[in-house]
Amino acid sequence: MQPLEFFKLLADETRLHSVLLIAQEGELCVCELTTALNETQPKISRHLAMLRKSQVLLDRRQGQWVFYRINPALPDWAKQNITHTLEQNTALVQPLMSSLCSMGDRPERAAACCP
Amino acid sequence: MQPLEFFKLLADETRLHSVLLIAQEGELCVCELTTALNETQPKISRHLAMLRKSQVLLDRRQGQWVFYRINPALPDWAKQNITHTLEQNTALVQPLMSSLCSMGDRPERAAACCP
DNA sequence: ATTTGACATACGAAAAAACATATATATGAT
DNA sequence: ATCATATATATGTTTTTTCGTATGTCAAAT
Repeated sequence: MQPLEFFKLLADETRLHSVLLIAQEGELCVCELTTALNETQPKISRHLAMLRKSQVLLDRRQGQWVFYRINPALPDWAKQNITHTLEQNTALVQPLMSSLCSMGDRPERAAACCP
Repeated sequence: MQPLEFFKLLADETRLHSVLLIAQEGELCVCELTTALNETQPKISRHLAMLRKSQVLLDRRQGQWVFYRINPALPDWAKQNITHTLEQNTALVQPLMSSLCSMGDRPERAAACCP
């Protein structure tokens, strides 16, 4: 992973927020991201495909859902970029996650974030 | 400084290499960057202007030269991102700096990098 | 087998970013 | 004052990226 490629991937609001949300939650499926970011499904899918093809994210199919997670094999500097940005910008991702909690029909694991 | 704005600024080869070179050298003037990156002066100037307007870089005029440095007031996560990316990608910036050493007419301080 | 819901991809249009070139400013030297 | 050098900006064009919409695929349920 080249730094330029990595920064280009994070230089889009949808991709940046997806990566930060996934880094915070560990794993999220497409419909959760679609709801949290309030975007259309094809738009989310298209951006996730870019992150998957460049190996920033890994995907895992579980039944009808596809869950995305940060690729643990990313170089340290890349993981540190994500971690530091997330830790010091929690105000950015928290309001996005909260919208997930008003989701009606959703994968069961999403319920964990809604106390 | 918003994370999205920061990553957009680093998502261009000229700006990324400029920032990494400046982070490594402490301070560089426009003509040094022009030589190191082998690009036209207006192109370098235009990208430095973006980094200056967004407060990623500070500039200092000394005679006919303008020196750019990383803004020490950047948020920690931004400075850490630059530092970690630089430290773990030295192979990326070293060949760029070496080209500076074959520069004929240049500010005296640039000589320091040419043993 | 058909339907339904979740997700992926394809394609042309629209928006954004980067570029080359010309020109302007500012400093120092003659 | 003129000239040379370093740097900045402006403008029109080209390239890159993003987008909306339509369509395709896959898994589970009926």
